[in-house]
Amino acid sequence: MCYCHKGHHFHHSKEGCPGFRMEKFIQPCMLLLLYERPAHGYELMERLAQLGFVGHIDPGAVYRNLRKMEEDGLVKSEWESGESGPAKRRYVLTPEGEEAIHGWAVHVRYQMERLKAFLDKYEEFFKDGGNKKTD
Amino acid sequence: MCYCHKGHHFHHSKEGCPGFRMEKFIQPCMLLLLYERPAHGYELMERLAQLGFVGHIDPGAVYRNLRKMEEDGLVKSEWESGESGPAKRRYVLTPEGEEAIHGWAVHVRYQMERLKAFLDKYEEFFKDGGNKKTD
DNA sequence: AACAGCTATATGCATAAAACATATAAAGGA
DNA sequence: TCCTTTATATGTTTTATGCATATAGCTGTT
Repeated sequence: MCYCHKGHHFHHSKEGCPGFRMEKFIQPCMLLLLYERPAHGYELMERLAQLGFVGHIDPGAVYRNLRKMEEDGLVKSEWESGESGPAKRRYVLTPEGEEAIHGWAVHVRYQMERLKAFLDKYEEFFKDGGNKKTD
Repeated sequence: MCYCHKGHHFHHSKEGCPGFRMEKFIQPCMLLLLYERPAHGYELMERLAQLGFVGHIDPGAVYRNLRKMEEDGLVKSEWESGESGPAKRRYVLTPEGEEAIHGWAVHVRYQMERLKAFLDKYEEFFKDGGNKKTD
């Protein structure tokens, strides 16, 4: 489902309907998942569903952001081969990465307050139990 | 203050430190302010402070987004001259614009849930009263 | 009159991010 | 062999953002 502001119902990532962009949000999410336990990109892609990345994960975004975060020293990786399936690049969090999570948490709380300020004002203007569908 | 994930303390919009980008969020915010009452860009720029746009509002973003929303039929404008000061372009919300607000509200609630999912997981891992500064 | 400062709108440009498509390749099963 | 799944990676195009700058009328001051 597309949760954009236009009230569409088609699958996300089709027909170009971005709300405000939060895809960089994938970074703190992956860091948190890596804090939980080391993983490779493909696995993260699946576990991101826990954090609301449902139905529209771009592998490009996952892998590119992992490489970017490795460049920034937030994660490090090594090839893991020999088992079943193709070789995987196993990522682990660095101490810098763990620090970054705390920084992101502050940032995320701040942004949440902004969203809340919007919704508070919205509900003040359109109060009908907080759901516009009462009529 | 910069609320980015890197823990900086300098003034925002300096040294390039974006968290995830939410500047398009200015659109629903301006629509809501215009629902409250018609206004021109400069006034909106000031009233945006109510919604957490503090200290770092780019006039370019304001005017560009207003024109964009007019293109999209969400607002309409007319020149208002004759009073004191230079001519102003007075924006009013259209019915489509009001509809868009409701769409945005749904979208914003959804994004808030995503942020909350992140923070819940974060606090589950780093529980110390919700504040990392207890040590 | 000259000038600075404020109000007000607008545009240009360089870079960053996002959307989307596609390439590569190993392994497993039919 | 061929298709599917797992797994990683890159390229291209469009859109968004950050930042600087242009324009212009009005106000108050000297």
